[in-house]
Amino acid sequence: MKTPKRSHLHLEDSPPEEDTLTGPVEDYLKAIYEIGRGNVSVATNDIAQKLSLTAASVSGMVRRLAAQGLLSYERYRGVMLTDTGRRAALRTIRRHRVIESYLSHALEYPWDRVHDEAERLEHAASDELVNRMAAAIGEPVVDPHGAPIPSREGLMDETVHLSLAELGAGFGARVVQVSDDDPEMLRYLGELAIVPGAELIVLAKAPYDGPITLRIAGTKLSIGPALAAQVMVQPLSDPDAPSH
Amino acid sequence: MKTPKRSHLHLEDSPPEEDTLTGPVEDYLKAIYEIGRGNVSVATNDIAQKLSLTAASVSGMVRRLAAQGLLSYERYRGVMLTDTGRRAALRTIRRHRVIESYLSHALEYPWDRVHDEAERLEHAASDELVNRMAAAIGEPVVDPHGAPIPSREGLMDETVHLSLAELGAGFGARVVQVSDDDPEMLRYLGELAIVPGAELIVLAKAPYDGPITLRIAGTKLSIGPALAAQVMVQPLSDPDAPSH
DNA sequence: GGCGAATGTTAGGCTATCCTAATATCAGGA
DNA sequence: TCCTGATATTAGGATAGCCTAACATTCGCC
Repeated sequence: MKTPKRSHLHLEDSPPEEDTLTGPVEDYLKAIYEIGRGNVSVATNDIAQKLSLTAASVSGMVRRLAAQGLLSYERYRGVMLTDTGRRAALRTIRRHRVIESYLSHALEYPWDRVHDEAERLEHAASDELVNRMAAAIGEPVVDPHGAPIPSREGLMDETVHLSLAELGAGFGARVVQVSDDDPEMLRYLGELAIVPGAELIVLAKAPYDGPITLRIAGTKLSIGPALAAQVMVQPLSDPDAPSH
Repeated sequence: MKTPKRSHLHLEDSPPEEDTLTGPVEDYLKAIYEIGRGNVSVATNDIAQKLSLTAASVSGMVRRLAAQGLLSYERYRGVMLTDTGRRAALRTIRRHRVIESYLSHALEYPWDRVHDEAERLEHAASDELVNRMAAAIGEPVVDPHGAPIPSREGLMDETVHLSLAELGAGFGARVVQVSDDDPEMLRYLGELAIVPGAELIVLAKAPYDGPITLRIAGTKLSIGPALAAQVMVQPLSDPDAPSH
């Protein structure tokens, strides 16, 4: 729906200018993808916040990215990735998540530290390396935080999950994903055994944004709604699920 | 974990500027170390050639590095690493060689491709990652090309080896190291079984820089002196003498 | 012992990316 | 409709690295 006009030669999706993206450019594309879920218009200020840059810097960069055909941009109207930009973003996301998975599985990195390391390596690792890493650990489909890994072909599971905060009392669910960018929070979640794959049941929800009480891994505990909102879950079939 | 240990250095090497080195700066320091074997004055033009930059660029950069205390520099007189610079260089070299080894051992990278990948990763990998990689493959002491790996403490075996071109006819030797920056040459050496650890005997040396005939892995072959100069060997104690 | 070739440096410019400060546009309430 | 706060952009400048072209220094040689 939005492939922009590309004037000169028809050489765009073949091989060349893909790997010439700089680290910062990859970061912008990834941020835009993650904010907009891939195909929604994104505010420049949100990009600035996500990347910890000033809005002015983003305005400038976004103009250049548009000139390169990586996104479409109308002043004061936000930006949207083009197909080319989206592919580049997904390639970077794949690198990041494969690297995280590899560090975790093959090198026993603690899950609260894989993100920062991957953040730097994702710009330096070749596709070949990333693919070898993926193969070495059995082609994982999610990273250590449960985030889906785009395929080599650039396809990613876009399922939107319920957050634990939205789950009603009495419901059982399996943790599918947790937010990955706060190491401290990750350590805490790990201590609580709130990790992807874990099953839980919501025992009670205090009103007015009160704490949520749940049983997980045989333990009963309470967490605040802000934390619960960072935990994505897949409800289990029955409201009266067997909590084992 | 480290306090300065060398005696005659009391400048500011305490906390900050260690990890703040940029990729290009690390490349300069590494190149200077490798050209000068660590403590010899190095010509700016040689640095330029090694890094494929113009001499002018090197003059400028070298001035900045001197201002940062990473090397000492006198115009028209070449450059020498300071202790700080040497430590930084060795850290980068360690990263590079550990990464090469890891790629080769753990991910089955072919030996002619590890160099380029490591060249990019060495600037992005943390010390923790590098140390985990080293541990995972048994703390290797040489990289896949036979080059020594500096220890975590920054010490490296500085033994200077004989090249195959310098070995007299009739002498036996073990290959200890080959030059690592030409993939094509590495593939060729691999085909000939000229790899670190292999034993060979020089059968004949044609005069006037003529070809060198040798037996290796049960095969007789001839190589030119330019190639032989890229192969470092340890003579075997064949007639009488033990190695030095 | 001076001169030209070899070597090395400075001058001036370019790109990418970031910043701060000033300005422009948009959108919602009276 | 108009105003104002929120949002976004431009203007102008900094830094790191790189380049080419012009200039400076050193050195080897007769």
